[in-house]
Amino acid sequence: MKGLGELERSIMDILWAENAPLTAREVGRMIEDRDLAPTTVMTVLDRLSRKGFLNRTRDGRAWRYQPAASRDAYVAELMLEALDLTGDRDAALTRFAQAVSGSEAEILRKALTELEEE
Amino acid sequence: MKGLGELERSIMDILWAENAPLTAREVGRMIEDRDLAPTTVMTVLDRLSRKGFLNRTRDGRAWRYQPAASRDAYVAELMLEALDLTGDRDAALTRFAQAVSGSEAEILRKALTELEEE
DNA sequence: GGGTAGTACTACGTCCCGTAGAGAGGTGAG
DNA sequence: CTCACCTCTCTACGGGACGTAGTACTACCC
Repeated sequence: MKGLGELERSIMDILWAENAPLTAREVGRMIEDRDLAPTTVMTVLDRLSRKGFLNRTRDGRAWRYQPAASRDAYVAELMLEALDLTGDRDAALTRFAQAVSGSEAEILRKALTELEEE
Repeated sequence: MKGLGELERSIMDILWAENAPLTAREVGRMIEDRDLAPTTVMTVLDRLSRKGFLNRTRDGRAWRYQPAASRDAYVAELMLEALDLTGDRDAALTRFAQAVSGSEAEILRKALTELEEE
């Protein structure tokens, strides 16, 4: 998987937050702060779908874009990818476990426990 | 933290594997497969230390480089960084817990348990 | 004192990404 | 019908990171 640039991530954030597939125009309207040309938004949406982050379907002349995977799945995959960089996965995992804050350790513990019960 | 390129990572791998600080020449000798010019290795080592991944100390005219942090710490930090990308850390953590394979889930569980006991 | 090793500085090509214009083709208003 | 407009696709440019390396200078060994 390739990483995302800053604008790409902003746009993914919008689409992740929305439940319905959006057109380029709709996305553009939601990034007013950056005052981007419409084609800029279109280009980025196109690149994102080319990279597999978005799926798109026709709606008249326009495309509607929606995330191919949930944000959580994306983040989890990034984490697994980071984990793959190490030779010693166990050590890295241990380290990671120590690094997460208390409440998050609790979340992890719970998720792992549920996992065990299945 | 910035990511590492491929050559940069190869070189970090060498230095992480070694316990002693190495000179550019020594590092270069350990990447024979790529047949790099000595200056290439030096440039990359220089960039890595500039980025904070390596510390260097003088040894005669030469520099000796060694990692500023362990590989595990680096990987753990990458994982935490990925985690920061989400709005919903709990969901992402849960997802992550589900994604790690069984034996690794075991490692995580153990690390978390030890954490709890302290 | 000349070869060797090591350094610092500079450079070039490539790829990714932010950004956007040009041109093509449909569409609705008058 | 015609024109303004929307949306698409294609092309492009500038900056930054990275792989790669040359050059020029200095210091040491024999």
